[in-house]
Amino acid sequence: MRRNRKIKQALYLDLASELRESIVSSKWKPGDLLPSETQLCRDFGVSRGTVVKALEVLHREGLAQRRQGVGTFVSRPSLHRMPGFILGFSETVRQQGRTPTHRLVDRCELTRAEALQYGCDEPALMLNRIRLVDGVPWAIHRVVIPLGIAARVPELHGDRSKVEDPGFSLYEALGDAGITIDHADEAVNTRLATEEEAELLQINLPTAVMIVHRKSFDPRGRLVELIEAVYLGECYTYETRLVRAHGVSEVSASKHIETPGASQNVRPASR
Amino acid sequence: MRRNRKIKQALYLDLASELRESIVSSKWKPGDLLPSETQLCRDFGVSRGTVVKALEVLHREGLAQRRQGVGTFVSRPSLHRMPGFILGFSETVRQQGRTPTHRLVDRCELTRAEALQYGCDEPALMLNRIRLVDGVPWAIHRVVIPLGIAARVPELHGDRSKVEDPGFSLYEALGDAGITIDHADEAVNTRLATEEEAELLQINLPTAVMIVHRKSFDPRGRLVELIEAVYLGECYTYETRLVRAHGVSEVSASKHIETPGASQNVRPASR
DNA sequence: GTTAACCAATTGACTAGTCAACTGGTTGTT
DNA sequence: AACAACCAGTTGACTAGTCAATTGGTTAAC
Repeated sequence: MRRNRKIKQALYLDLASELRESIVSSKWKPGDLLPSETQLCRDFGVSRGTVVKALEVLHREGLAQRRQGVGTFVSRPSLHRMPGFILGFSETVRQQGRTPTHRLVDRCELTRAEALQYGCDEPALMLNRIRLVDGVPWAIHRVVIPLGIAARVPELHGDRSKVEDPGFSLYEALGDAGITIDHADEAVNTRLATEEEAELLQINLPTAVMIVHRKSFDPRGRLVELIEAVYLGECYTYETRLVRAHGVSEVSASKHIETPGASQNVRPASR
Repeated sequence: MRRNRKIKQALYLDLASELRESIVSSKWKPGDLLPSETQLCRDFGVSRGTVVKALEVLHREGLAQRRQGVGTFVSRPSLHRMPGFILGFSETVRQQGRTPTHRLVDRCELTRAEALQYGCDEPALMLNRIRLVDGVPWAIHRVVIPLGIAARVPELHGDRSKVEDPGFSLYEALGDAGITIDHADEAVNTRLATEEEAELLQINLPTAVMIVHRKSFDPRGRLVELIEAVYLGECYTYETRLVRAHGVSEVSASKHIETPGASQNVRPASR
């Protein structure tokens, strides 16, 4: 198979990208049967194992359905298409063509004892920020980062600090420092906004807010960051896909941001 | 490898179960290094490909971390352990040692045009139910099932209908009829409860509720059910794990049910 | 017409190997 | 003491095959 990508990448990922391209460009439409595995082997000059790995990637992304004895189909699209990545606030907002900014409310260092309250067992850096979309307050973010991690990110430290810069993206800074996020646990909750939150978010009471707790880990399983986020409920939708495979559920998740006022909620559960 | 399970199952799933057992029973503790792949080949008498598939299952479940050049580690536990399945309300509640029941509010058939409003393009059966945990109202469920699917489930039909039975479980009935759920898309939202909902759930206003929309599909990609659920916000936590693997995010999701009144929410985002 | 038997095609599972990339430690040199 | 080279062990990727299970269609028998 021809390697037309600059960065060296696994063959099956190249193949998956190629097939994904054919699907999103509607060369193959929803419901269409893809070429059989052996056919793809011939077409791309790779072994069947590689083709299977590529098709499994597409299946996990929700783009393809596999049926033993029949073949692999292009899925019918649903709700939204998954981005397929763990994204931060900035990336999520930018992806929807809007401009993310933030306002630093507080920045301090926590002792080990203080950090423990938030579920981090090391001294840590804490940032409290208001997140804005196109200049309108959207969420309150409290992020706790172990000092061991924070020390590796120059943008977080001392005089070089860029956290005051409204365009600063934490995930970008982490990535630049070579810190990658392997997986994250999230818990979503809801309750009424407090008076303080209403003031920060410039909303009237009573309003429902969505609380998202996130713990992110690097490939070695070390805690990278810990987030408590308060979102304007009606403007925030949390989407996941649960895929049952071999008795194990797997998912892709994404977030969707709506314009305040234009949010269209479900009707009451009655007729 | 010895097949000690009654039901015939893939070898790598047997192996994964065996390894999982060793982890949850603390034979191998968090941070421990698992035997190498070649060692596992010898121990269980299978090829390396099979061992790798088993280890990948554990990795997707969040139980193991793999590091090239080093080995496979047991993950450190986080938040809650994932059940690893797509569960219905009844199963979720039972799993936490409580008793799920329900009260049928309404049952009707929708024409194709009516069903379209809910995102189903076939005539469908609609059930509106109040879901209770240990006799206390917990959620309002509206489920829309295409007639083509409903017709295959005797418990849903005519005189044999069991939906009035408080112990009825829809997912169980679907399973009995040979209808399996391959994947589901969920969207989570929040807003204030309406007066009607407050009455059904026996709560005071204002209260925040969590809205969950779910679309479930069978292995062929056909819509199996469509749910709009209204949960008592403070008593419901929605958990997911996002696992980044090969640039594709995968997740396990679970729900956690809390006792009303004893729910402990995050503190306001201020100091 | 209905049913049963059969067949070809496809995916699922598995084996047994090769080579590459990465890691952690050791050894030798400066 | 610091650094570079090397090495053994590990996971990641890939190949080329086998056999099993499932599906959809065809054919034959009744």
